[in-house]
Amino acid sequence: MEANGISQAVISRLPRYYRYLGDLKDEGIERISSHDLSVRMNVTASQIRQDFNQFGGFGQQGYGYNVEYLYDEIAKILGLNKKHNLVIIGAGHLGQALANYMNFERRGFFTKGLFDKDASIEGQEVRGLKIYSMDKLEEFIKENDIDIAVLTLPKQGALEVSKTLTACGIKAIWNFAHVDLELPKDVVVENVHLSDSLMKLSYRINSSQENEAENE
Amino acid sequence: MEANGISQAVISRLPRYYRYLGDLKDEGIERISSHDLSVRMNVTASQIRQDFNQFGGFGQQGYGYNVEYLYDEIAKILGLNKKHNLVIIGAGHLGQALANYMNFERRGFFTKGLFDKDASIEGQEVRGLKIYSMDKLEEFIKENDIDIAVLTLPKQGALEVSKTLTACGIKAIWNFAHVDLELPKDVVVENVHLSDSLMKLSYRINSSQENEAENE
DNA sequence: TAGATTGTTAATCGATTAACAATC
DNA sequence: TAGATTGTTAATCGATTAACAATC
Repeated sequence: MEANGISQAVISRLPRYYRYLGDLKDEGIERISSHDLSVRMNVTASQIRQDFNQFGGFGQQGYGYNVEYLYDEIAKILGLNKKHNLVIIGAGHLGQALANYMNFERRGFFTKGLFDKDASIEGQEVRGLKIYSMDKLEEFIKENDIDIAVLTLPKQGALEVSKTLTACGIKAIWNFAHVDLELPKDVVVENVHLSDSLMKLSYRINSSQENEAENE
Repeated sequence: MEANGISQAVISRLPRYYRYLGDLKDEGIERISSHDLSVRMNVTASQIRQDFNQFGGFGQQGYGYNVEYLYDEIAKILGLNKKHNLVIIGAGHLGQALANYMNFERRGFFTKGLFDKDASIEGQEVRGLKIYSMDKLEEFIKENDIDIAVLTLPKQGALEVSKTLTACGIKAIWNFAHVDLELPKDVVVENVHLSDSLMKLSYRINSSQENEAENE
């Protein structure tokens, strides 16, 4: 039952490793040592080896890591070898922007439909995807093997729809609404709080200016 | 010169505190103890007190914290009492979605213009904001007191434009491009890597399914 | 074999939690 | 004054870095 050992810190570094390995692959580089990778990525070689060893060790002494093999292994760890079907709930600008983002498909994430409570846009299409009214949501999820719901709608709507979603057994929510959802613990949630991110940027602008001032 | 003591962990919790304090204020609650807040936020009271004390302590023994005062203090720490002017570079769906997001204005972030290399959309408007061609960028930044550039364009474009940006002295970049920018250390960058976030979600779907399987 | 580099253990560092004296 | 709750120090826990034996 234990949330399988791997720490959050390691997991959040995985996509970045994956990106760098993809770049190496594109450059035609076959193998890389933890040291060389550490220089490129600006982290310690020790951390790289520790991280990979959480999953069993993908390297070979005296050789390093085979780029393509490691790339594929990380993909498997991240579950990118499986297909996921998504619905986007909230067909505003952000929802439509995500629907238009083709790159997700390359990684196995397929948007199947958009939903919005605004009846006037029902039936419109975004990149060939229909916008449905909210009352079709439950049926659609069941019939289209949806496993991820993307919430791009305001706070209040997000709270309401999250109940429907858990009721019809969705297992993952990608939450762009500016609110913490309360969900059964077998539902995984990943939050993207854009305004939090902007505030962090603001903090750092502020504090770096203070530092400059101090040094005058 | 030292990057002023406060740890990254504390800073990234600040926006969440700010949000909860805002909610408390809206509910008309005047004061709150670290314990009561810890229950609402699902963190330890100890952490709350430690965090606030990084900035000098805003509470009073036997009383707790005054909600409105604390709210305002956090706003100041985050630099939300200052105005920031932004440009959005890359007027695709995501750029337009951000331009349409009014909530940022409430916090003092004002989008002044969008830029795109696609000449055919030059002159179009998004919520009253003009789309300009890239060659107007430098001049625009200087004339409109821009301090934040938002990068919503592909990798390659982001790398190129980041050079122009540092050349004309921009101090902060909100980077949505899927690439690590190399910048002088006085330029602050906040990355929003949406596909990284989606991969983390995917990882957790994957690992929670494995856990279920183990328990059968 | 010698050199390179991993996997892994041990040491260090930092962040979180617990405890409690200070004080409103 | 007694009770509540902070600010802060000390203890614990976890994550990162260093070191090195194992091994390709």
